[in-house]
Parts: sequence; structure tokens; C-alpha cells
Amino acid sequence: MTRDSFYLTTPIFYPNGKPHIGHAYTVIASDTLSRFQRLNGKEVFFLSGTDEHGLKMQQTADKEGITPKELADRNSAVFRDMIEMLGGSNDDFIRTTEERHHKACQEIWRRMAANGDIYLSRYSGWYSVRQEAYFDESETTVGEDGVRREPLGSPVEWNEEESYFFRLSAYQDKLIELYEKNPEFVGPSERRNEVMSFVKSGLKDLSISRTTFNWGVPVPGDEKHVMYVWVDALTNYLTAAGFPDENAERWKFWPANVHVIGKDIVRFHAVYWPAFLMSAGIELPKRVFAHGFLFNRGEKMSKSVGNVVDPFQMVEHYGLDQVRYFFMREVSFGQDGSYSHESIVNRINADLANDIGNLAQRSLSMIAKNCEAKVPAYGAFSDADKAILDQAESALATAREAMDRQAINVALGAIFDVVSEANRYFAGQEPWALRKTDAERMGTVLFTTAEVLRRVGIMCQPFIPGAAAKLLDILAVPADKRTFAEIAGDRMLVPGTDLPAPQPIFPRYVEAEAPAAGA
RNA sequence: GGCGGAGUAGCUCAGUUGGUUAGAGCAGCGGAAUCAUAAUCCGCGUGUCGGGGGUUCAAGUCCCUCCUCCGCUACCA
Repeated sequence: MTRDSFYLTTPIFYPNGKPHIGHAYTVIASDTLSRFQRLNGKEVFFLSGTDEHGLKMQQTADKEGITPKELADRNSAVFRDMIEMLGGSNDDFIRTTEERHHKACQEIWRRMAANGDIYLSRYSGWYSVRQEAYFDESETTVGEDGVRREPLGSPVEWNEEESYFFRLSAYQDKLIELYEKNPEFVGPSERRNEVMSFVKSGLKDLSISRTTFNWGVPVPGDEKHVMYVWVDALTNYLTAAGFPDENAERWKFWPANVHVIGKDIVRFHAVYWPAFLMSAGIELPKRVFAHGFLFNRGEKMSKSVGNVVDPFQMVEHYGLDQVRYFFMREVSFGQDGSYSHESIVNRINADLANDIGNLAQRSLSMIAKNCEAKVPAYGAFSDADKAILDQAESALATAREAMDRQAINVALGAIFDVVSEANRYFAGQEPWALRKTDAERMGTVLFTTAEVLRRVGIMCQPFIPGAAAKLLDILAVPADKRTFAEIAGDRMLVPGTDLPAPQPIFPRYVEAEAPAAGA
């Protein structure tokens, strides 16, 4: 029996600096989606990596007096460390400076060329050295000092260079057809609308090589050119799947199920990328999903404002599961979100410490004291018992549906609704009163609560892997009984099983003397 | 300018194809309980559903218009 495969990618990060909270956010979300599908029984390939070529890397390296490769090695490692620190369960980490990637880029280039979509021409326009980009004349303005500048203010000069072009204009109709036949190709739908309107407004051919720097993948047959970012970076998704070797172990994962990206790079993934693949005769990914940006107290983070948050520090301060939970729960995935120290603390204390942490503590400590520290025996389930058990089961269906469309916060919401309801159930059944009047019924209530916790714990694993494991540990759930397949009516805790001494899952966040800086 | 989206309780938002007294979470106020991480449970909202007009037996939910905010409008990884 072959399992369904599931291939999910993060963007490859440009390591021309330190990772910030936005990078961490992408990784956490991608990791959550990947872990979810693993527990869901899929064979998962989860990829991340770094995009290490380009003029800026070369310039930064020059400034520091090191080679671009040395800079890339150093900074790429920081991103890899960040992913590890965040609990990233990626199966590979690709670097565009790797040999396997150069081969893949050159092969896709050859195929696009063979299809007649690449031609040599000249690229000219107003060029900003600082922005490393060309601007349309209409975007530039001549200041009082007589200097022509681009919108952000850096001076531009007329520049002309030889460049290879990709016949993007030939793909306009095919792309529109793609979006119309596969409405799920771009998500969320707002982004799809933007992409469609962009494509409908007309496509120009795309400059895909540069001669102004050489830190990149050489163009096959014309080595004074290196590939410009589009072909180089996007192709990483193929490289990691083994391209062009279709006998590679991982080729079965292509086409990717979803490319998770930030909304700033939608066009590259939803327009250029499928066009390249069509040209090269390669199957298209099934979906491109763009998430939003995170704002610090509603403000865009920027170095000048000084509100850039270091993900390492944030996790150090609040805890990993806490940070993962906060961003996955608080922000509607796909839309922009805002975070603040207050909102993070509120989520940590209200949802994690008070709701789930305390529910586990109050029920398991009763079991420890009154049921000989074993999973209690249960009698006939009452309607209330059945209702909460059913909700714990149906939450999985809701979560599956939501995660299929990257609605991470919806999935998490359904799971934590169970926790809220379980607290109501527990308070309503008053097992502490039953202890004196009906010990058997008390056992059933405690069993039901523990069983609900087991289901919740299993479902929480993709989001808060550390705490979920701890919860399942204190419920004595065997390591091989923690997949979603274990959430089914008849699969429950086994009465009589010894339970370890309960220990808190989530501590409350207690405010220190001084509020955390920058958070 | 063009195209698109949004404006619902203090805050963040849900509100199917128009139909009973417009909802949730958080915050706030009051109460209960005491198993538990000063945790939990219950109760409490007269909200011009951005303004105005229209269609309809009936509109937050459709149409027009105005206001405000946001996104996209090609080479920023």
C-alpha cells in the first residue's frame, strides 16, 4: 500500500542578513501544516532552504572582505539554526549554491530554450544600483538637483545590458486558463484576484539573465551570463525533488502540493513559476498559498523604527510552543496579523495555562489521588459524556478540512473549542462532589475527561509539539499510538493503565519586574 | 487614474443561497464553586451592522451613491 504523498515548501530565504519574525512565521506555519499531514498518514516531504546568489550577496561579501560563498555559508547556517530552534521538521534544506541545484537550473533552462521560449536581446532602462532594479521611466522623477530618482529616492541611471528573455507574453492565455480551471491554484482568493487582474492586464517578456555580476548559476552555453533570480530561486523546488532525475527517490513528490510563501512574492510563484514549468513541460504545483505580514503593535516592523523582533529572543522569552501557538491561533493565516506582548501573554495564559493546562492538571490530579493513579474504569456513558467525546472526534474532521486549505487558525480554533467545552463539562459533572456520592460515576467522568485530553493532545501535536508530547506522556499514550488514526470512537484509553504523576503542561506567564523589551 | 477588497459590541473578528429578539473570543462588571496552574463555571451588551437612497412582505446579507481604509497596477527574495 502506498501512502499519499504530500510535498510542502517554504520560500527559500535570502540570507543577506538576519532572520526576523516574518521568516519564523513562515517556517512555523509550514512546519505545522507538514506535521499535520504526517499525523494524517501522508508521506510528507517538507522543504526549506536559502537562496544565496545575486548582486546583494556579492556586495555584502565584498564589504566584509569575504567571498560570497563564505557569506552564504555563514548566514545560511543562521537560517538553518532558526528553523531547528523553531522545531522545524523539514526533511531537507536546500541551498542554491549546491551542485545539484546548478544542474537543475541549467536543465530547466535548456528545456525552456528548447521550447523556443528563451531569446537573447538587450535590456535597457533606468537602473538603480542601490535597488538593484530597473524602473519604468514613468516611475522616476527628476529632482530639483537635476538627479533622476526612483520612487524610494535612490538615483537611477540609464543602463543597457545584454540579457536573455523568457517569452512570458506567450503564456498569458494559458495562465488565465490555469487560474480559471483551478481556482485553488492561488490562495487566499484575494491573491488570486490580484494575480488574475495582473495577468489580464498583459504580460511582457521577462529578463532572466544578468551580466553585471557573476555570483549565480551560469547560463548553459553562454557563461558570461548568470541566471537572474527568477529561474534560479524558483527551481529549488524541483531540485530538492531530484530534478532532472525522474528516477530519483523523491521525484514521486512532484508536483508539490503547496508552496507556502509570503504575499510579497505571489507573482513570482503564481505567474512566472507556472509559466516556466509549462514551457519546460513539467507538471505544475497544485497550490500556491500566500500568508500575510506580521505587525508589531500594528506597525510594520522596520529597522529604523527599531521594532524588529528576533525570533530567537522571542522563543527564549515566551517559550517555543507558546510562540507557535500564538501565531497559529491569533492570526488568520493568509491575512495580516498583529502581535504585542499583551496579546501574547493573554493567549498563553488564557488558552494554554488556564484552559488546557489547568484542565489536564485538575482532572489528572483527581485521578492520581482517587483512582490509584491508573486510567479509571468507566460505566455507561451519559449524554453529556457522549457529547464531549463526539466533539473531540468531530474536531478532527473540522481540522482536516481546514488544514487542507491552510486555514490553520480555524483548525486550532476547533481543537480549542473542545478544551473550552471540556472545562464546562468538568464543572457541570462535578466529579469532586461525585467522589462522596457515586465513585463509579466519578470514574466515568474522569475517564471521559482524560480521553478527551488524549484526543486533544494528539490533535495538538502539529501546533505545539513539545507540550502535546508532554500531555500524551502523562496520559501514558504509547509513542506509536499518537497518529490521527487513533482518534476513532472505539480507540480509547485503556482503564487500569498506570499513569505517571501529573505535571503542569503550561506554566502561566508571570510578568517580570520590567516588561520584555521589544516584545 | 484603473482593478479588487474591507468598514458589524471597548479590542479581534464570525455572520450560508436576504427571513424568528445580530453572534463568538478577549477585556470589563456581578455571582457560584473549590477538583485545579489565584485556575474553572454561570449571568450581564439600548451595538445608528461606515453615511444616504432604493428593491422586497422581509436586508448586516441584493442594487445605486457618497465617505474612510487597504491591496494590486512587472523584474523589491
